[in-house]
Amino acid sequence: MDFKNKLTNWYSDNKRSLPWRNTKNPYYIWLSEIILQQTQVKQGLPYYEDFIKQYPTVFDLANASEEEVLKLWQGLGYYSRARNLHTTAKHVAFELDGRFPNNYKDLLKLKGVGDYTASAVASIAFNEVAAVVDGNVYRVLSRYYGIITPINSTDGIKEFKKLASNLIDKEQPATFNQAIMEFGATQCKPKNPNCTICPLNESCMALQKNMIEFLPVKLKKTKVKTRFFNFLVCIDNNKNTLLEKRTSKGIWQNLYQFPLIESNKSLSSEEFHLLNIKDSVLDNLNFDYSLYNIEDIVHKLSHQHLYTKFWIIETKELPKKSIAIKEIKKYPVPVLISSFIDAFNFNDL
DNA sequence: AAGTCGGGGCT
DNA sequence: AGCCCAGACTT
Repeated sequence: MDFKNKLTNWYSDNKRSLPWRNTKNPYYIWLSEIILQQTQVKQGLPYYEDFIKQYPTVFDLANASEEEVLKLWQGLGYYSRARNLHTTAKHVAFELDGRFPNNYKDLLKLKGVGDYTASAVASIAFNEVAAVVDGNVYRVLSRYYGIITPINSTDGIKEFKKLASNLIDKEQPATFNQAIMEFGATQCKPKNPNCTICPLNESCMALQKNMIEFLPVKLKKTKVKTRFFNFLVCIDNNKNTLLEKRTSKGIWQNLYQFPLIESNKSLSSEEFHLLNIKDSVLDNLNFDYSLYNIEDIVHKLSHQHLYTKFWIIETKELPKKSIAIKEIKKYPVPVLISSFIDAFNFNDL
């Protein structure tokens, strides 16, 4: 039996039962694929359930506000996915009368849809022969064929796409694509795969050469930038606080946060006192302040480490633009802010 | 071709 | 604490 048949047989015996596998509706397939970009099933599944419940059709998603979509996406990360999801929903609903593009080439034109997602939707929803190459496929193919070309190099991207395109089952592309990804996710795992029970272990090049732990090959690591954040958690006598929207490019675009002052080092209370926050943030109001966390809270993104202090600013009455503290959970915020809100007991004030 | 964009999990 | 995982887009 060849690679293709062993793989699809393994899949029919071992596939997980997942909600997006019970449908051919391109809206659901597309939604699941956007959620699962850079995200494992375990983390994405509850978000998928929330989204289809809240937005059963592409029209429901299109008619939502971006803020509502971001709120539902909160905690999943890579928030440009949510913004692009909303943009594409509006495009499909209002420009294409709710009908998704039904082929790889046209799917690729949608915002937030790259080579992987276009192939996934084209094959799974429309049975087009379009090979998917996600992180799982890179791992399976590099190990099975002993390919040492770095998977994130220009050559590697082309080489693996070509190989997957040659291997794909022309009769059942949807099943083949899902089979090879599922195989990578649960059998040919990144760490300590159980090769003794693998249906491909007799012909796996990496296993024969003891190379499993060294494949796939990936180039370089990004250098991590350190930043120092000071959030101003303002509280007045009417239980109001201040939130600001992050409108500029960069992390967390269009999410909300407490007013932020970035510094070039971790500030002491004395250094914080010298900041001119009275004029810049507080409309010239008098205030008392205290530091919530003595040790910096370190929030790690893939390419930035955020050393964070939350300063509690108490004042008599905040400016008009303030919001009621009890409304705070309606706003989409980064996990760093959400965790603080959960840990900080506003009721004690 | 290199850099940006989150968050979770494992050790 | 450090390391790994996983696509699309911008520069």
